[in-house]
Amino acid sequence: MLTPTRHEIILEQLERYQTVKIQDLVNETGASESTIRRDLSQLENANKLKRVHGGASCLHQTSEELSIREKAAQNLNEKVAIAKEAASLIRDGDCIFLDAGTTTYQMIPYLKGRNLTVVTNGVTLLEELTENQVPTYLTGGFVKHKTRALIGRGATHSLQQYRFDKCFLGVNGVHPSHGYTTPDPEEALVKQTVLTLSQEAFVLGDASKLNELSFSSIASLQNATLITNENDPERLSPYQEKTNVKVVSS
Amino acid sequence: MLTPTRHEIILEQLERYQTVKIQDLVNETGASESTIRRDLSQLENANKLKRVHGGASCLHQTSEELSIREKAAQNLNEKVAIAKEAASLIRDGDCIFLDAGTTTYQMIPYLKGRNLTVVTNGVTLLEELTENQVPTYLTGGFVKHKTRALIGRGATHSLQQYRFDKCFLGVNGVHPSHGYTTPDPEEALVKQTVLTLSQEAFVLGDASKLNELSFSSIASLQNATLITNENDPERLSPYQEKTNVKVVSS
DNA sequence: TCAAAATCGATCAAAATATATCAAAAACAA
DNA sequence: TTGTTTTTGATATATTTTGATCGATTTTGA
Repeated sequence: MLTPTRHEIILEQLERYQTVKIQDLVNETGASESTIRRDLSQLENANKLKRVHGGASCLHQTSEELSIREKAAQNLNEKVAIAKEAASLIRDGDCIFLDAGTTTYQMIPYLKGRNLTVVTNGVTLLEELTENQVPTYLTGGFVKHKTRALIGRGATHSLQQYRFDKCFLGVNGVHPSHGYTTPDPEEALVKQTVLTLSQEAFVLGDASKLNELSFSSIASLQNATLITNENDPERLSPYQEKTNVKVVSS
Repeated sequence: MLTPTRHEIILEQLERYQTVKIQDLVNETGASESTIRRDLSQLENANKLKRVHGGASCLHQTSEELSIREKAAQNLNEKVAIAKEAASLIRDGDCIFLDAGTTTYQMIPYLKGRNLTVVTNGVTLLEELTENQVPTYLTGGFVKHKTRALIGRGATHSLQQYRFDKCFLGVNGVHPSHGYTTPDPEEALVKQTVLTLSQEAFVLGDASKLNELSFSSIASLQNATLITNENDPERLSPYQEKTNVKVVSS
């Protein structure tokens, strides 16, 4: 049996059972213990698994929540400043859409006690929203495991019931010629749908997102007002030429 | 059994019952008492649990979560027994609806690693479902503050996209002549909608729900199979006359 | 309160597993 | 083919994990 085949088997077993014993792999592959050990060492170096006494276990799985928290902590000050500005744009009685994401999440404290209705596709936003007693509707859809965002046909179908005064979207990339982009095509589709349903649209993109490009296109720049903390005039001007830009200081 | 597997089991049990006894873990894992003690020490150092005399208890419990968990702890053994029976009825490849509720919540551990698709209107079920890697769709709708259930037009509208092999519903009252009832008319409407979309329907109702009556009518008895832990023949017979009843021992 | 029962922590030897090394086997190139 | 390199399996020597034991401590129930 070839080495890549063995590696494939090991990773398959891991995928399936989370952990795998060396003895089981010996039986499964017919290779010797030494060989399996070498395989496991290699795969560990390649960061594909973690060796444990007696076998190996897969890397992620647990502490999924943590990674979301970690992500939320990146550029936190910038995100809060942008979120605060975004929240200040909301008028009494507005019905708004809040995108799943860490920047939009930071808007929630500023929504407390205000007269508005929120629709979101972000399950992670929900707890915070209900704690702040904001009347909330959730879109339906498939639960994306990594981000707990609701996507797919169910999400776009649910959205058709609503119309929004304003929507607030997070993105991964903002680019002068390629516009707003995000890695997941399904998420991009949801954002596109929201754009068509909103009177006004705002994209929340901190400076680290500017001039970045991601796989799936959402819309061109002029389809939304950009809220950012970038304040270098040179880096800003390509955007200001094509769309409304609100700059916050952080 | 590998160390990570044992740790996983310990944390699962904790998640489920809030506390766990060393003896139970010895039986569950087949490892010795010493080993379990060492595991608990390690997990305590990793800040994943708190050791107590005779076992361990879980740490985190946000205020909101607490009240939900308290409710979930009521009649826990009965609920687990009913949930286990309910889960055993699911066939490979089934697409099922899981109602929001504490009894249906207990079904989730039994769904792990199985080939099925779940649709639910219970936001509280979501975390557990994704942790158990069950592909999950959420209905849309208004988020009911107290229970985090999705209700209203958004929920019923979302549901129309789906068809279910089986649905598993929780109720507040089961009554020989008034059938299944629940306090919230909006929730009742969701349950009714689900019933019309399911090939087979099951209601999970522990003995405390029998002969109880609540404000909103969902359906008459014969519209669903009742799964209960009531085993007094006299109390059971009115139900057995009118519908299928599965009795579990708890 | 006290004594019995249960549980705990520390220790130790046995079992299982890990690492390093080396020669045989296989794959490869000329 | 022959010589070289890579992979493999075996072996010997560490290391880690494990389960049992025992005295100490805590809980339980009268």
